[in-house]
Amino acid sequence: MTTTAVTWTVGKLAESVGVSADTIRYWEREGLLPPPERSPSGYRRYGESELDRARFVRTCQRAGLRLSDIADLLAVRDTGVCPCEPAEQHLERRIGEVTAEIARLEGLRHQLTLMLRAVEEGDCGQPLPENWCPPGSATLAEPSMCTEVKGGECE
Amino acid sequence: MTTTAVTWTVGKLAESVGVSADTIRYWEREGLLPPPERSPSGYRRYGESELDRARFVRTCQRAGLRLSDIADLLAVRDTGVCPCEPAEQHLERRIGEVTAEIARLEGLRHQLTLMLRAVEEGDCGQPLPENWCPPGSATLAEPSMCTEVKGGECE
DNA sequence: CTTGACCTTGGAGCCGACTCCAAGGTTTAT
DNA sequence: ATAAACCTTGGAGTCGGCTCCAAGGTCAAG
Repeated sequence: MTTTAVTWTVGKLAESVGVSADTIRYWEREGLLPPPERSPSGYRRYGESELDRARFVRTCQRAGLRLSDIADLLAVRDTGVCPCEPAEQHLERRIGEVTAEIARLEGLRHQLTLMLRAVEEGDCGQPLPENWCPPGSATLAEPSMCTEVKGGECE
Repeated sequence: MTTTAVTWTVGKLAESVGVSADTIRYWEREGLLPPPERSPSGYRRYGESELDRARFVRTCQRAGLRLSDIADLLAVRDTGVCPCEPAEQHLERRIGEVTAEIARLEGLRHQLTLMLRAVEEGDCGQPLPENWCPPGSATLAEPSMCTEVKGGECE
């Protein structure tokens, strides 16, 4: 009506969205994207609304939502209503997950740093792996270079 | 010689290490644990050194190392030498990964928080998903509650 | 002696999100 | 006119680290 409808092939759509054509087809199979129109020869043809939808998926995905979550949001969105409420829940859950993961990783980094420091100081066996060094190997490496710890030693 | 060798079955070893018996057998299949001695009836029998080794694996794993990394460390450890140097490299790499991941997650959390705030304020469409609301749906929800953004709206 | 909890094996299934394949048909560029 | 670069399909494979299964053998308690 207003302008001639622009269409894209899978490859073009994929490119616009920043994923592979295979991924677009995968999303379709998974029900995130509806079966698109086809050209006479059977090629998928996408318009603005599909582009929009695919970008929505991609955006949500960047936010770390799972495809199943995104499907939820799309289902609401498809009623013509903004999926604000479920989105709010998903976002809150996701923020909780991310916060927990950050905390976990910070703890882990701390441990790793301790381990690394100990290993660098040749004081291995001390921090986490109390069995870092092979057991009863006191005669195989240079004993002088190792602080003696529970049957282990270090270079 | 000194004391009668204590032995464990897979289940007991697994319990001591804090994993399942299936996991122990999996580690064996993957070459992380050598084929153990067997009882006359074919049961796996483990001694102190296997316990030690399995705990080493578990400890490394808690540090976020992949089984293939741990296999590296074990290979060195099996020469009788402390796997300090490769361990150092793995730890450094891992610390880098963890740091990058923390940064990524903090950025993500920031985005998520912005999105959530916008959604809560009914200002959806603003931050990330500019296509958060269904396109051209201005007539389907209550227009009054929505800040008008590019053809979208909110509850 | 029986019950139940262990053990054995090889192999299949799971999670999520792709990714790749073969064997064709189509479109576009030169 | 022809070659390159797309498109189609269903189905299998990938990653890591398990987890579960069936169908049987073994062992400890009561």
